[in-house]
Amino acid sequence: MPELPEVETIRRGLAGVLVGQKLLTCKGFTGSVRSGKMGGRVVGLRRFGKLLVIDFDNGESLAFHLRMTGQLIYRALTPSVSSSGPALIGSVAGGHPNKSFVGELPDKTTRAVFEFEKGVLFFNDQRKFGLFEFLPSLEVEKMPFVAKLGPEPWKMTVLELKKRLLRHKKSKIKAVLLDQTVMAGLGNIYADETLFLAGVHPERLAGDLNDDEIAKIIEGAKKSMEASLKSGGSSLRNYLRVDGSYGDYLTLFANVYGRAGERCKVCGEKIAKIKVAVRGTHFCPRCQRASKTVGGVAEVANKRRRK
DNA sequence: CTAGGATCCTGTCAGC
DNA sequence: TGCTGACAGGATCCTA
Repeated sequence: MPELPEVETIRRGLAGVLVGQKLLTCKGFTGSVRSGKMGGRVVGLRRFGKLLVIDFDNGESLAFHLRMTGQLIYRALTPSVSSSGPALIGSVAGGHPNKSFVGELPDKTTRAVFEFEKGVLFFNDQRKFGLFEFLPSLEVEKMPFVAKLGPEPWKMTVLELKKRLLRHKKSKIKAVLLDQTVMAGLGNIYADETLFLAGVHPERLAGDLNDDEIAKIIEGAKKSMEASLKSGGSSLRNYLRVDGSYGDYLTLFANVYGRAGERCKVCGEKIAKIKVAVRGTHFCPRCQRASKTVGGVAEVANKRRRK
């Protein structure tokens, strides 16, 4: 499931092949396509939380939200082999990983096809939750999703998050972290990882957290997503890097997500899995106590170091 | 206003 | 082998 690091990885990959190219046609395969103005050249790609936006020089923009199983796959018309340097194969793929990455396109999951001068961009979405929309560039930030979006953890302060958590003080912190209007970018994977790094139990109430815990949550969100960005995104079964290779965040860095029943990397306790906010939620019962008090990776790690 | 569950959809997998 | 049901989750919608 593409979360912020995955979408950012796709953004970077597509920027490398799309900027400067003219959009020629757009064909929708399912649903109606509100066609935009064709003929604009790509000037850049923006990202708002998990929303990806392609901007054209004619004032049009094309916004994508991959939701859970969306993919963006770019294929060069004629895979070029440059005389100097490595060959530009021109296949760029990101999002929900499946056979479509390497198979013939369009296929039955293809929702729209965008033809550029030198290649074709396919928007695939197995489960049809994703969306795309043409709109004037100036209106992107007025889209309800974007307008309501909270700050990303890199711009978040303890005071700001505290204020936002207090608006949901009776909700479980896990549910609140998934709310993009509180803080942007976290999905189910990074919400679990963030809470582990912060040493906060997912069912703690948002209004009960102290400043120290709030600070650790911000740090944990940054740390988990940065690690993922570095390795090109999480790989579970829903994500492939933009060049089609698998990201390896989960296997390398995941402390709790997808590790139910396995040992906690910090204390050796068995990782538990429960349901919070209709979502599978993974945590370490020892590092993330339900009743506050001690806990947190930092403390445990420090104790270990002192030994 | 908030809280929390249901919902959209389809592929996968466990269990029988 | 083939069926059934549970499960996966981002954002939005609905109810209380």
